[in-house]
Amino acid sequence: MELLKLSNQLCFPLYALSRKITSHYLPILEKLGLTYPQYLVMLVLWDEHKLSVKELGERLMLDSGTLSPLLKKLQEKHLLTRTRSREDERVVLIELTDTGLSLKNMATGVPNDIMCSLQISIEEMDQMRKLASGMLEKLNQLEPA
Amino acid sequence: MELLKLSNQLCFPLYALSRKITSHYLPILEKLGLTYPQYLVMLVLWDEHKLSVKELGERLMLDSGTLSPLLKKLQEKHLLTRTRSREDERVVLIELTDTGLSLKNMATGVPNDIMCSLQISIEEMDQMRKLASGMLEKLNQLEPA
DNA sequence: TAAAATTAAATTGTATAAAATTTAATTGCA
DNA sequence: TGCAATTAAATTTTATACAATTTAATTTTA
Repeated sequence: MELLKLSNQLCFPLYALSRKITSHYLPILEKLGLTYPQYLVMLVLWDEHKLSVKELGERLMLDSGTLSPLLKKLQEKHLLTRTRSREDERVVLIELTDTGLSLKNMATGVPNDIMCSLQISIEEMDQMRKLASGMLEKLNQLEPA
Repeated sequence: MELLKLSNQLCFPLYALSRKITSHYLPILEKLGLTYPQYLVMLVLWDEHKLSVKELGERLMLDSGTLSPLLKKLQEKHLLTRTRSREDERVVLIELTDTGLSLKNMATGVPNDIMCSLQISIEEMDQMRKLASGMLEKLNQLEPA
């Protein structure tokens, strides 16, 4: 097999698929006034309400170089607050505002909207999610932070 | 199931995995002086040698907004040339240089290096590639360019 | 055939990503 | 205790992505 061909790479379909799926989120998230990475941050906050930038970065596998400006934008939208921790002044705590919490109600339809937009079955989605999650977990164990 | 949880999203593991895999390419491609998207462009050119920006964009699912600056950089590295087509002056033809062609020899080890770096089996890779490729193809048919 | 519509690239503007550096705070330990 | 090492965020720099607009060339069509 010709290994140096785009069609034989694993990386490419994964990279293209990820971008493609993100593009399907765009019109759906527009109603919420969120970009896709901003939506991911809100998903974490709807689940946990309050955590540090570092913890948020661990959940999303993003560093402060990406998160800092992103969180600043969400703060400007009044969806979250950023406060220095009293116990450790190095830590910045991110906390959901009431506005941020109430946005969750508007977001309940997003997962279903995406499934429709992608025309994908629950089974297909689950298979892919398990495969991707498993591979991701393995790679994270390979080189612990 | 709580649908608005990061762990239950398909999108997130795919997005994180794609970034993770790209990060594994970084040290490997460094030897070639290429970034990951630049490597993808070279993969296409090693296979086809000469094609228009539009055709390249179709192969990689990237638009001119992304490709134009990227191709400029590869031209500066003397890996390819950019020429206006005689038949249609709107078209810019991208062609591999000798330097660009000879870089292929240095890249022969990349696929194997990646497999080692990812600690992934051929079977696992094939399963994932087929699943991702299939889903990607279906999504592309959904809304034809 | 001349204006309108379309097309291909490039450009502009906005938003990530992520490596590397910087700053400030905390911890470990000699 | 005091200083070196570490840690958490932010900042800086470089490189994508991609929507929207612009420019120039080609096609379509009234």
